[in-house]
Amino acid sequence: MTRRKEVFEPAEPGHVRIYACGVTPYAEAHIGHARPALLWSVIRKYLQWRGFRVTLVQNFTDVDDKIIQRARERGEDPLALAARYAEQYLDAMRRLGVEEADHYPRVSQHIREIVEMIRVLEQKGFAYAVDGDVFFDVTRFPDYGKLSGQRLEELMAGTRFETDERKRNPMDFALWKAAKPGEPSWDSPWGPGRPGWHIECSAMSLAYLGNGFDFHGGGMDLVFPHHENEIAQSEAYTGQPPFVRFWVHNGLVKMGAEKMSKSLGNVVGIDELLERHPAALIRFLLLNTHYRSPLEFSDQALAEARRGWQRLNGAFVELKAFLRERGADGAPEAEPDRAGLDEAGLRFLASVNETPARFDASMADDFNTPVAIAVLFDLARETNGFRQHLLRRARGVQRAELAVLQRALAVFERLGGWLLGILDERAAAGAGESAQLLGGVMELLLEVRQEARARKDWATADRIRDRLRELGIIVEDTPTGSRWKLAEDATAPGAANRGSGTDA
RNA sequence: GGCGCAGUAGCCAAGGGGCUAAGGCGGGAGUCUGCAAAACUCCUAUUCGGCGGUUCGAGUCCGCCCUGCGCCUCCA
Repeated sequence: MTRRKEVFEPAEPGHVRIYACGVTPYAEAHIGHARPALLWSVIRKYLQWRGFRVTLVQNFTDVDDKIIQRARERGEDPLALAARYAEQYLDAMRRLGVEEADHYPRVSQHIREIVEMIRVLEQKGFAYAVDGDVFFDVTRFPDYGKLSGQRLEELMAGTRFETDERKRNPMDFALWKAAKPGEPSWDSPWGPGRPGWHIECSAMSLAYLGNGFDFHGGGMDLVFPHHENEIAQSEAYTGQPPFVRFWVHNGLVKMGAEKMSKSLGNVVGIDELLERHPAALIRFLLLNTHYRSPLEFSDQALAEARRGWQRLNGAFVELKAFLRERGADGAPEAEPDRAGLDEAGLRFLASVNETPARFDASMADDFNTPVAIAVLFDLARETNGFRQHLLRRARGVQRAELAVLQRALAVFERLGGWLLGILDERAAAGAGESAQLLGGVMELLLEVRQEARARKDWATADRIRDRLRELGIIVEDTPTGSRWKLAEDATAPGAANRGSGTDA
């Protein structure tokens, strides 16, 4: 509430309570929705990694003007339509690798709590009923405007739209709307009707998390009036501010210079994106910009992100393959034997060891995921360098050195894989029957090519590589054999597989 | 009109009073290699939209201005 960064300690020791504004499910989910969902799932994992218990609640506003309108256009039941799109959203999130929240409360399931809250607000004199509608009287709440930095007088003066003349003040907002014919409605002390826009988040967050919970999230576009109104009605209701300790507002995803939004019709669906790109890449793109900054989405941005991501993910995939080839891709040994390490090994060990602390420091500073990713880039560079060092050295790889590499792999898996979800070995491997078949065929082809190379039959070896390149498959030779991957422009899910090759 | 957010290298993007302004992409020069690619090494911002001010010291704080965006009506 200070509009600044502060040192965080949860209100309830060891337990962090979070409410993230979810979606109004009336159309296909787009990446603008993915950003906050991803952000909160990552924050939750980070806090869990730090040892906190986390309760994450994300609502579905399934009673709403747009849903009703859409349902009417299609001759469908509004709640059924909302339920369908909510499922679509959850499925898209799942495929993006976003873990489910602890609760997904829906407005339609919490009418009782909402009505009760409005009743108390009316009783306390913060709300008034007119012809079956109930409004919140903003003049009764002196702090109104504290979140968005606006003053009531200015808001009143700046009113440029027609207001309902039954309101006492232009800025008063609806808590309850009287039923209109054909709309879903519920009984209430003011007659049949449905909740206004802001009240559901107050009622449901208080029901699931209690007053004074730690974080409340949502897009920048919700600061005013949605969150401002939530504060007003919630603090008026409980009489014990603060309703929320920290507000976390994510920047919007833009298309070119404009906001991506359903009403502008310039959205990029998550489903559509996931058909063409690995989830890990999309996550990388989204997390490589700090959550508060706006993010311009475009094919060029995606292509550039892909180039960086491939080096990072490649370091991880290659490290894993390196260890697997030596039968050492299992759990790391307790402590690498320092006596078995040369200078480069000791330096690499030090880097590996300091990575978690550096990562932690980045995330602890306002969830700075771009800096956290930069820490992983550092580790990637050093891992590649150390592997190269080992291969160029005449001597074989020592046990202590494998132990350090194992430790590096564990760091990658924990922070880049589990926590951020931007590293994925399979991302790459492709999925499904055709990918498997392709893998088999490629193995055979690389075997034949390897035989040609052994004979120094460069013409044949190059022909195989060049023709595959034309087909969108890149072949790379390494000291330990050849590997292949799909080119960026290939349509199938990317691949990065190891061919058999001859092993060193 | 009011309020809010942002403007950092060719591009993306951290940093929010004081070590040489992170990291990525792109570019340049090397190393390795049958070649190619990948990877690695080095280089690529005396300067942070503009002008003033505060301070021993300012991308960083304050004021004004310019530009872009968001909100004030449904939006993550």
